[in-house]
Amino acid sequence: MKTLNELSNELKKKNIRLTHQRLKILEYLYNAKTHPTVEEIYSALKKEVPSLSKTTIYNTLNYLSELNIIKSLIIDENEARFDGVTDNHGHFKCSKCGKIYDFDINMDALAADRLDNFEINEKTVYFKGICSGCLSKI
Amino acid sequence: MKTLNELSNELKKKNIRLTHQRLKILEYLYNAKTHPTVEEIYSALKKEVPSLSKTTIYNTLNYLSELNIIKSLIIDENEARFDGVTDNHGHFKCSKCGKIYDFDINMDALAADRLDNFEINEKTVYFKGICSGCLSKI
DNA sequence: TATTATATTGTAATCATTACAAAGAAAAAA
DNA sequence: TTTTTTCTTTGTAATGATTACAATATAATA
Repeated sequence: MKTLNELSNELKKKNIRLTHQRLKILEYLYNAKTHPTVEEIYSALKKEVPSLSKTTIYNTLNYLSELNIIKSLIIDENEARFDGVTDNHGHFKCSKCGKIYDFDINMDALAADRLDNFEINEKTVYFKGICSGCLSKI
Repeated sequence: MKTLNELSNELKKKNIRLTHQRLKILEYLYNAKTHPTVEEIYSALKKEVPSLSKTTIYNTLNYLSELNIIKSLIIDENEARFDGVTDNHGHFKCSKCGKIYDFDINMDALAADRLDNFEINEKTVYFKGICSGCLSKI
């Protein structure tokens, strides 16, 4: 759980303009562990920040994503998802309940001969299947 | 290079109705190694099959994808890409030239403790960076 | 506080994808 | 082969996520 104060300091350090919207969006992203979509963030914050516009959410997420403060995921078509954790880790999406789980993985061990002389800047790993929760309900 | 004849037999074996469009789309997908988008397939085949509609391409690709005859990729936002090779392999996308390279990778070695008791049906690995061709041009 | 630079907002535009219904083609039956 | 049935193709319109843009509002700075 990060407080608004901690988030403020983080942004200040990086010379990112502090706005109410940015802090709220970041707060939500860090504390929700759901890898939310823009839609989810919008619905969740509308009550607290009634003026909030989706464009702002897109702007903010894209901006922070470029600065590597958050990470955008592409797990399924149609919807971008966002993650407050930028360390490399894998994602698992349950096809039944739709939930996304994080898991640790050693990306350095992922190497490919054919990519010698390539500059690799980003490694992504995701799995799909059925989570233990859904399996136990069958 | 697969011929139309070979493709016909493949579809017949699986009881998939043979149509001119399906064969042409599959032929293109198998022989182009570019992981094309729907747009690319459409532009490439329009001359040969003037009646071809994008809806047909979507229908065909989604259908064959469900049957595991081809594979759909999500490497970047916005556009679905398709791959005639369904064996597990990784994809590398060059941020400079946009080209997508295949590479072999041992997916079985990818395991995560936290996913014990999960049923994993699909593993995806993709990298981003700059390919050797683009690097040598700098 | 006044000024300047940047962010937010709402609306309209864009672009990939899907829904749908009519027309056409392939497979099966006669 | 011809007829019938079933499935596919097509074009158009609808959908839904995302972006462009210009006016307004807010944060940082002097």
